Amino acid sequence: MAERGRRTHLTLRDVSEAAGVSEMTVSRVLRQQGDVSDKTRRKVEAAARMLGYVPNKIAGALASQRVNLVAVVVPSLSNLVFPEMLVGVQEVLDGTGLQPVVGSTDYDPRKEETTLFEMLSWRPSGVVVAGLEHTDASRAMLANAGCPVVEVMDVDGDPVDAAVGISHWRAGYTVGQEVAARGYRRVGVLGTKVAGDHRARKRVEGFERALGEAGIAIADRADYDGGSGFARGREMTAAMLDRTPDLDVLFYTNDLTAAGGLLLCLERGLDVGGALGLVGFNGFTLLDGLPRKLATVDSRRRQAGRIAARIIAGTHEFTSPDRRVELVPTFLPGDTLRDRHGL
Amino acid sequence: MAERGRRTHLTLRDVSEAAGVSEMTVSRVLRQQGDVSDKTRRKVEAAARMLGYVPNKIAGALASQRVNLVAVVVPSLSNLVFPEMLVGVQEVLDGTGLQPVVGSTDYDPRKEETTLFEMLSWRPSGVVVAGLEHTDASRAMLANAGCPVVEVMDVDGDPVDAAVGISHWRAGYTVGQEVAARGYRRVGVLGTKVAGDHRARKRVEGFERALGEAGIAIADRADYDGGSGFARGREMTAAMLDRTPDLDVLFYTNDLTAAGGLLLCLERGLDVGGALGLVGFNGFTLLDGLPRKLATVDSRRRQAGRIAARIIAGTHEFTSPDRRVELVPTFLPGDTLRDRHGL
DNA sequence: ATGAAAGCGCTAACAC
DNA sequence: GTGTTAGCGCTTTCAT
Repeated sequence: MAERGRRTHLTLRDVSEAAGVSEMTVSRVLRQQGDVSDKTRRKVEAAARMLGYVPNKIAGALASQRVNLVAVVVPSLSNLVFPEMLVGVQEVLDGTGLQPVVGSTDYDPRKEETTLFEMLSWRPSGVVVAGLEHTDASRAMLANAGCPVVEVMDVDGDPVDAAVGISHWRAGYTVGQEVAARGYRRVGVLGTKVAGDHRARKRVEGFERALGEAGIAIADRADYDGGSGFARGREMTAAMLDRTPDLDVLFYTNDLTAAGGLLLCLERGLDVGGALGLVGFNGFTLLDGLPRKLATVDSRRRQAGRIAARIIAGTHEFTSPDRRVELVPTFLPGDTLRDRHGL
Repeated sequence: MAERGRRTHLTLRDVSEAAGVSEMTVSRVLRQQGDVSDKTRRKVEAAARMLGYVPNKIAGALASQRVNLVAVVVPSLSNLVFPEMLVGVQEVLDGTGLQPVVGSTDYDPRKEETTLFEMLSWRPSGVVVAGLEHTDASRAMLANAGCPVVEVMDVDGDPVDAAVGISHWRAGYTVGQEVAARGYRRVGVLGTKVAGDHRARKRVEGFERALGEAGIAIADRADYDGGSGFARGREMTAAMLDRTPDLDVLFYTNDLTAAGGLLLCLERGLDVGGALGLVGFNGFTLLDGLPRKLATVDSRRRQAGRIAARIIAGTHEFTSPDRRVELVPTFLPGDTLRDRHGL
């Protein structure tokens, strides 16, 4: 076991004394900036390595007014979509010297406010925050953050600075159109109760609208709270089918519950992909390999993370003037929906 | 869109002038520390809120030599187990004023070294790092970190400071014993190629040992690289069963591939849980609701995250003197293994 | 190519 | 209960 806190950290001064040059020269060598003779450079590098010197970024950041941290604020880490977005952020940031700092808010706007305040007090080089719905105080903080702010995974709303992601409303609308075009008429929706999950809400709204335009109303609806998994999808599907047996299509706001529903329906011997249609949402590749390929929509969260990171790194070229990047949420028909009429 | 970087950040001085008191008094109010009269406090709070002042933690940290950051270094964010561990960390840290900073290493020891160096230069209040295998340089840095260092999700090895997690070797050993005790004799192993995944390697080693003690050798083995999902489990299982048709049990180092295998075997009409046994690893609750309850081992990653966070927050009481917390990896027999003989 | 001095924005320590 | 002073460990700027 290490003797923690045994001695104080080394400073530039220690390296400077060991190498016999000024602190300033050491600083230049370590940041590889400014002209230093090869001989001096080697001396300093040797001394730093030998002592095991680790620079103090706190002091460096204060002096240089530059911080290589990027704040990333998400509602949850348990919901797979957010780690996946994070993967995209990290991928891009990796080459840039920028570091993500992650905070999660449990879908609570007040907690988001606290988290943002906390993170902004580190004067990060950028902020990535999920969604466009924030308290007024949060919006004010973001507007004055003094760095790029990217709201990700949604573009339905009014961004503080930049926004990257799909339109969940339009994605839901597309699903609704597909469902209607395939001749389904008795529609069940399985969604979430979580008040802060605006994206799931928007998907359902778009979905309902498209159905409405085709003269179809939602026949049954159920909402769960807590985490989503196969078991939850099973329960809810069983309950809904028992309650409203004549449903001919089910729309789940999440692939995991959809997968649970799929398994249940297959066990019950239902004609999934024929008489009964199932659609999920998100496009989790880890589910490739279910007994049926689930119809779903790729929500492009990893790509959203990537672009957000590029915006912050300053390597993204906007094509529109309004700093908004709308990604296209590919509809993946799979084989849990029947064919479109006339196709 | 915000005009970013429009004006410079506010400082304590701005608040101090607006409130008509010294910077020091403002500082005391904002940190709720030291005695300040109610009248002054209110004046300062009003001024700070009105101006939208966000303290500069960089300066605060430098002056106070206290940093509320906790470095968390994991091999990957795509593999579900790490976000789950992170959830545990975040849960506990949330109450403490400490913030996790996450870095991922792609299972690459060199990248881990860089990431650690980067993070330690922020002088964090603690370090959580997955696993016990590091380069010498990494170990040296960790030993001199000057803060608690917790190696998580494994205890098979020699920790730098503290360690929390299950023994993957023993977990694998338990699985081996269970498999042998249930009369299986022709054993297939489906694992990973990833060189840096020491935990998966140790599970298989323990498993082999237990089998060896029962006079059983591994009959077939396959390793995949890249991400694990259902599809991968299907492919590998199909290939293995075709190659070695007389296998009577399959051990997967990951639940997701196991689930894929399970689905394939059921489709092939194999007697899963009877003539053919299947065991996964990790205990992903999101998979509850598969057609069969998968035999698996709960690897307690969330709990590991929680305890790691408590160690760093200083709220964990060690029961042993060696700062090692070994969690018990519950074996969950599910119903994809037949009963133990004599039970 | 190298060094000296000043100061980043805050807090510790001490006065009053 | 409030103010003053010094300085955290670096980098900026300017000198040489």
